[in-house]
Amino acid sequence: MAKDPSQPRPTMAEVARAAKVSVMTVSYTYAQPDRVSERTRARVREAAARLGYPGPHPGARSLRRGRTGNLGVVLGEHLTYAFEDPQATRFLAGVAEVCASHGLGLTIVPITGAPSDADRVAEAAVDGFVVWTTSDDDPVLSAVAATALPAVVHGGPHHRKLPIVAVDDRAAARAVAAEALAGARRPMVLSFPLDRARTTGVHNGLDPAEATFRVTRERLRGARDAWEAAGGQWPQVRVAVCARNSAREAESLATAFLKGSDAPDAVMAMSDELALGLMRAAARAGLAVPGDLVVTGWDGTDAAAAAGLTTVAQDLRAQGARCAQLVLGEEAATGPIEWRLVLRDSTRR
Amino acid sequence: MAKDPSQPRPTMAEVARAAKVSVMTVSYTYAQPDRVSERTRARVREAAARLGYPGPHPGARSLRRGRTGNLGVVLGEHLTYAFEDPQATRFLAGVAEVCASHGLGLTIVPITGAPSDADRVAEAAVDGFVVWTTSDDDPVLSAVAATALPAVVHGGPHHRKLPIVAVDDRAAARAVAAEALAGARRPMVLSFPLDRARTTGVHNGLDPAEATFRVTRERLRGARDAWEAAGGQWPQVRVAVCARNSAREAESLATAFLKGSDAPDAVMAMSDELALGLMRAAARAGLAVPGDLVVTGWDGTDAAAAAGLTTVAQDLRAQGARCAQLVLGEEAATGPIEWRLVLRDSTRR
DNA sequence: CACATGCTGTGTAACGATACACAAGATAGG
DNA sequence: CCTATCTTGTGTATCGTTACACAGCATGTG
Repeated sequence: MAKDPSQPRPTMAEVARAAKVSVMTVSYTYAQPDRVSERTRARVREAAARLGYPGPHPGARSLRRGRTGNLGVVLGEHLTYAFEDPQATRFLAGVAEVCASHGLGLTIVPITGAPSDADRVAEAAVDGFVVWTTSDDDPVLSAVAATALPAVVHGGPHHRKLPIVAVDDRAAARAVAAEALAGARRPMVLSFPLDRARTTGVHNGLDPAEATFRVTRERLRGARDAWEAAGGQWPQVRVAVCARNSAREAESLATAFLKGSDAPDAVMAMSDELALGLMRAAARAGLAVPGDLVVTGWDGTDAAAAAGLTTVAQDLRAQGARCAQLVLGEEAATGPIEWRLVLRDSTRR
Repeated sequence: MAKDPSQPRPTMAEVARAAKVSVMTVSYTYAQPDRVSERTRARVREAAARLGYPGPHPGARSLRRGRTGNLGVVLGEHLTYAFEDPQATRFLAGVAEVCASHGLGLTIVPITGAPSDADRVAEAAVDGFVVWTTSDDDPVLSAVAATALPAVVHGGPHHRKLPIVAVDDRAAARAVAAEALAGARRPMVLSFPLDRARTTGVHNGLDPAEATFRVTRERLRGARDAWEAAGGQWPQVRVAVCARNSAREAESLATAFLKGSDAPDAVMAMSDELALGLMRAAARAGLAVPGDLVVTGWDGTDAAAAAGLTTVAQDLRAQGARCAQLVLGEEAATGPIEWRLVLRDSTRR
């Protein structure tokens, strides 16, 4: 931290001396103002202001009280990627809302993908954790469990000791894939990454079980369900994998696979973000939607609505709020997480 | 926080007893593993695992060491609004990146707009603050200053004791307004809120000094500079104020002011977000850009590029990183913050 | 062989606050 | 007027860790 030219931080004892009261009186002045007479309170406040006392030391307080007033959020492997994912951001807004209404700070644990991440989790000064979607093999999960603090996982993976908040991705994927791929000749899924390696590429007949991100896996399974239910063979469906949930990246990947004779004529994308990137590439290639190319998204963002994109609407913000409430031990809305198929002009029906 | 059925958290002393070593040895095992022989280290680790010891108590550690390992971020008045602002998010990504690379947690202080916000700042267990743009009269600023921790303000306002990181908004606004409003007959500025009241509305000849958000104020001044330099009178320029930086809100406001005979024929928007909302409304109203309506944005987002929007490009992410580095006392890149006018098809030249 | 040096392990004294129990004076009720 | 109760202020012990100083032993050096 920056150089500290300022004199050392005053302590409660010094304020007490200056105000000619006991330390406890100062403590009460901050923690339970009603416990102190108005006159004394004013004297203490004045002394504190005079000395530049910034209030009780948070570390000392948390040591003594046994709680920190912070909720921890663990965001996948690399902190920064998560901030660039609009879905993660919406989710965070929900978590933040609950935190704010409880006066809790929201601490984002600095995950980098290095082995030291487990230490970072252990060192986090928080009273509980919300874990944003990560892969089955991510070691931070057990680090979270090891703290024995209350914690909730969003999206996945399942963990023996931790409750999970997630939509039925497989069922939703089944529904939207039925719209997206119906009657397609060259069907494709535009997918989230399969695992923490986040390799970009196009696969034929990819076994969903290869994906260690639960969300990716379940959506692939749902797509397979729908395709096979329509009489197709899974290996006919190509799976284009984006390393991140970013329109820009989808656009550049799509620009490549839209060229050539085997360009898809129907794509189920795992997010609106990816779908919109694809649509930009399609527009540039002179392809009409849904004429030449049927597209579906996922999430139900404003941008999807503006683009007339058929999508699976879900409320990530509400899900974030729900996770936070669960961690706080509140009675959150119960029941499964809602989703809804929204039909628009990017599909034929 | 949730009920805590688990047995109380073990302490270092208990681990020490179980491993038959002194407490200090346990402490060193966590804080300076090299200080301990490999054999002893293994014994301690084993004992800790057996007892379910999650590592040193963060509160105690921070009390003793005098630092918390967390960087605080104060995000305007209401935590949630800030998370919904894409600019704020980009900025946060930059802060987060620096935090992650230093192994620091990023704590978002729960601001709600209530008077208790000052307490929240004082109670935050952090080693320094980054303050995201707020209004001149926001009391959290003095709360931040009162902690005497290192702190940096982004965007504004200026504060006697705190360094500020901001672009020369006035100069940039001058440049982009010259493009946007050149030759306009019914010029308009689509503006950020003026103050924390965040009132939506359309004004004629608004005095820039009325805005208590520095960014808003300076950009209005720049627009006035440009308009007057072109021989115009400031009161001729209407100022449409959005309560938030949201495309959706801009769209609904624009839908209203684009009707009628006094609809603007040139608009300088204070963000790409607002500009894109306006363009959606314009498209729906059957107006051609730039034929019927010249539009400029601000920020240089991907979406602006995709939409062919003339804009002031700036790197908010880099600015976030810079703020964090300054708080950490690092030698950050010096010099003024860069911005660049990017001309595209939404303007005539 | 005497002595300097490095490696490991150990006690003790804080770090700054709050829970708790208690005391003195004020107020109220019968 | 005396006891019951409320209000307000006060010590003391303790939360769990780490800085510091020191001790014992092994190794290296002249």
